[in-house]
Amino acid sequence: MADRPVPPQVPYRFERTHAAAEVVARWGGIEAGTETGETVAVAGRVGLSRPQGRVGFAELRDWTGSVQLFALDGTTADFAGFSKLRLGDWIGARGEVMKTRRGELSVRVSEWVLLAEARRGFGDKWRGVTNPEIRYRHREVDLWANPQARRVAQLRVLLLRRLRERLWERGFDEVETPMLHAIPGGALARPFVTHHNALDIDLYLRIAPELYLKRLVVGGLERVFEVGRVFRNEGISHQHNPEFTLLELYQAYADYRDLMVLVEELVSGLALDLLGTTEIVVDGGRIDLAPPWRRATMTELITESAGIKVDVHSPLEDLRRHLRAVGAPEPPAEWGAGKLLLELYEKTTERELSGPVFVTDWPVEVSPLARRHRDDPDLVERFEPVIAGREIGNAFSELVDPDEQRARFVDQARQRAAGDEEAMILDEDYLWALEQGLPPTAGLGLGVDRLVMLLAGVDNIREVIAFPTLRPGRDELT
RNA sequence: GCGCCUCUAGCUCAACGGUAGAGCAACGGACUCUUAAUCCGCAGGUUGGGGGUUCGAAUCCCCCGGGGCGCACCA
Repeated sequence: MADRPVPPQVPYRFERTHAAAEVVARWGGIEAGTETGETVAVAGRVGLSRPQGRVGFAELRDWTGSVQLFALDGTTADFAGFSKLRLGDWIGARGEVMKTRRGELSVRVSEWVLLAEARRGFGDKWRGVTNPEIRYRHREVDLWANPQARRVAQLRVLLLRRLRERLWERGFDEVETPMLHAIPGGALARPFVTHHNALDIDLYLRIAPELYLKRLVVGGLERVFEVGRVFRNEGISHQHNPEFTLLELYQAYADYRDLMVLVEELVSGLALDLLGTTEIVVDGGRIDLAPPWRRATMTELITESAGIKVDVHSPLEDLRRHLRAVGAPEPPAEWGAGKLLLELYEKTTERELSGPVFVTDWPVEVSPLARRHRDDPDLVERFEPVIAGREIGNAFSELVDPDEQRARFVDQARQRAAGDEEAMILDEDYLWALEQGLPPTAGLGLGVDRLVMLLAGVDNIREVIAFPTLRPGRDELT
């Protein structure tokens, strides 16, 4: 760290007239060695700087891109100071747009001002920062030093914007529901616990917004969605962060088939918005997201990928035998055909599915909020969209019958008593709401982080979350 | 949670039982169209922390901490 004096006066604002990308877009085509007579003011961080005696060059980088600054002793104010700018310093600069003899579009700086200094280094100017610990703990460094990190962040920003726009276009209203739940519900997961002092009660960070969103549908909001964080107290992996962003939406008068159409249009549309193509590359393989996606039942897919002919009506012992044959650990004795079938699917099939495919018709035992299948009472009308072996969401025709919902909750309570900590807890307020009448409704959850991962072509969820959950570090990295 | 790997200058990496180094950054200087500019000079470290083995430890062993990967759990 240098003993450079703190700038005596950093201005409170800077009047920027053009982003770097705007300068490039407007004047990028001019001839080498020409001047435009147009003055602009740009601002950003100094990238590579090449002071060279009585002339100097520096890359000015902002969120949109970069443009070269060209300084000359005699015409650039405080030329000596300009020559001493360091990698990462923020400056604002005013000058004429021109192109150097070598053909580099530049702003010939007449005046400039230091907006903030970078007292700390920003890593190797060529290789950036690759140490994952620094990249995740100090994302601000990563974002500046590594173009890939910037690209992913920009992709995520754009995805969230276009996602909302596409839902608004379809008549969905964005709403907000509580994050602090007295009863954690809407998903099978273990919650984080917290405490409210004034009420002196434990509260849970939500594991899903589902039950509240459906209560809004009961209240008459026919198409709602929420994009927000949910929290699940489970292990961390390259596919899992304890807090992650979920899109949930509910559409009255629709069933799960309608949502399949919605999902394939939404996801392929977002791919077009962000990438200009529906084709993505995952693990070196190409996957086309253009509709229509294949629809196949869970049992069909198990048979297809593992050669095992079973379904939810198969004898328990058959299902257990197949699980043993694929090397799965012995499941608990109380598991029914539904859980066993799902286990078999996850062990043998899910990972093999390149997709995109809608895996449909799930066992009722593992779907306590979904409506029974119109053709088979042991199944529900549910699907998960799978791309590259990864579930990116979950959707179903919603269970609307309060009596049956109560029975499902009671069944969950039984599983919970048997030791399943992820089983749901009976929620009287939710049942009360159902008794007011939930119209036929279809609901969807989409993992936003996983969607960003697919479209950005990264295989670690930490790459798409600006500040992923880490153990608190010691002070040596500060 | 369990297993394996990893931690050396601000960053990226060498040195793998025998005097801790390089490139970049930083700092001082030269240079009037550069593109990872070039050139000269200078400085930079309890080798993640602690303990042990050894004449001698960045290097071998043990404990602790951070991180990565795999498994398990889930979206």
